[in-house]
Amino acid sequence: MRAGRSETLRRTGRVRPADGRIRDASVRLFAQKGFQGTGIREIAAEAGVTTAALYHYVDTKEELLLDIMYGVLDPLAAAARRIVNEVDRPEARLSALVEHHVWFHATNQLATVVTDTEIRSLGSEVRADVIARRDVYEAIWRSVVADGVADGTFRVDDPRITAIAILQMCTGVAHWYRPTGPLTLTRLSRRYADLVLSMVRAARGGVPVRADTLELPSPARGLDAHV
Amino acid sequence: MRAGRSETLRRTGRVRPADGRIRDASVRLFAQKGFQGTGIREIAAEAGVTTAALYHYVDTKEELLLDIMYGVLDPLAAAARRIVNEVDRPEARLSALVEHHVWFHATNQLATVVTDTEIRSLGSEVRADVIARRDVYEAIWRSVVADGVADGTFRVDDPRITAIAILQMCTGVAHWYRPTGPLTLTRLSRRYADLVLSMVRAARGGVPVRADTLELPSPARGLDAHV
DNA sequence: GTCTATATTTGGATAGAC
DNA sequence: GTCTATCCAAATATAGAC
Repeated sequence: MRAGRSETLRRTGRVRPADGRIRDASVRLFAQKGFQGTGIREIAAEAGVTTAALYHYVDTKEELLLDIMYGVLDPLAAAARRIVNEVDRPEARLSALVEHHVWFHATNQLATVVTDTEIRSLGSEVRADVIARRDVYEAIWRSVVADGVADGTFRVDDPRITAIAILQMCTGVAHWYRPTGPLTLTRLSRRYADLVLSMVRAARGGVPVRADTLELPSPARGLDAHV
Repeated sequence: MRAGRSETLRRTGRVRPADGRIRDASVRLFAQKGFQGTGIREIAAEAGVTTAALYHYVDTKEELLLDIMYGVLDPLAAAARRIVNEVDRPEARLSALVEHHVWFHATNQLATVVTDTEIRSLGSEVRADVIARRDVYEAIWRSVVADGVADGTFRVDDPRITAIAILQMCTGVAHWYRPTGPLTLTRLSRRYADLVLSMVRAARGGVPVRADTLELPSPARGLDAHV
């Protein structure tokens, strides 16, 4: 349908490199129709090239999927490490993790949906690597929840299950969020942080901690747009 | 690999009807490899029949997927309606909805994972119908949350977003739960209900409501095994 | 870097015998 | 109800010219 090329022309006034167009087309189509449901011909057509030209930039279809997933998992893990380094208290760490995760999934919906749903389409070798990177990220969340329970800031029965539940709830934003809604992304992220602080029964000196009362560094809130 | 037939023999001592074997094979394979990633030949082989025999029972591959989804969405909606009819107060309704949803997703993991991830593989006509049935179910959750906010039992900023977040968190159980863990299903479901009651800040007379203090009819807890 | 043309395998689905 | 054999469209990927 050549939508890729004409869209590029409309936005930029000139044709962008085929490389980027192919990447954009693949993430759009994988998110919409699934990896296995998307043909290499569709990707080429959407990017405005032939299949032969596509294979000048890419070795296999799976490579496109893998690029998308690394482009999600690596920035997420980097941000989580940065947050743990820069923020001290468990409730502030958890809040910052949630706000960044939600913001990232709302601003990278296509790529995060693909990462969330297409792990089973990977070959077993690369799949193990992707799962390992995802586990690194989840382990940071688990430890933050566990730390909060250990020092009495959070009160939950099972930190491991709670961390998984929180993560799945926040990842879900990628599946339903539409930018046309009444809520700004900053407010949406804050709202999720508030839900999570309630869920873990976060409290200081017997009084519940709300997301709006926390002072977080702006980068920890995930609002630096270097993605 | 003929695992379907030999598995049947080992469990029952005789060969079950091909119809059921085909259904079981399809849900196993769709959950593991995705709908588009599963071939009609694989399903037939796993069920211990030829592709020609398979087409004696089924018209199209999509019909197999649709049967799986209806087998998930219709019982879920029926249970939700039953709960709303039999249970009065918002915190008890929400708790019962959560416990049933979690229990159902843990005891029907393959089918619920397929239902949760393969809607995009449906043709547009049937897809609209599946989405409509899912929306019916979600609307019940939304109204229960909204009722609790309206009568002051729950305190959340945005009932609609909160209901979506809760549902996605509970649906996630199908993706990680393994029956070998230390937790019984009853306790797991109760734990999720507790997380949810915390999340909506459920309280009666100023004191937080916990899942263990609620008296729910056993069917509302979702422990009647007619699935 | 991009094209036309095609090799090769696999996909869903069917015909017709038993 | 189940089989063998097969049709035909679509899949990924490549060859070789420009």
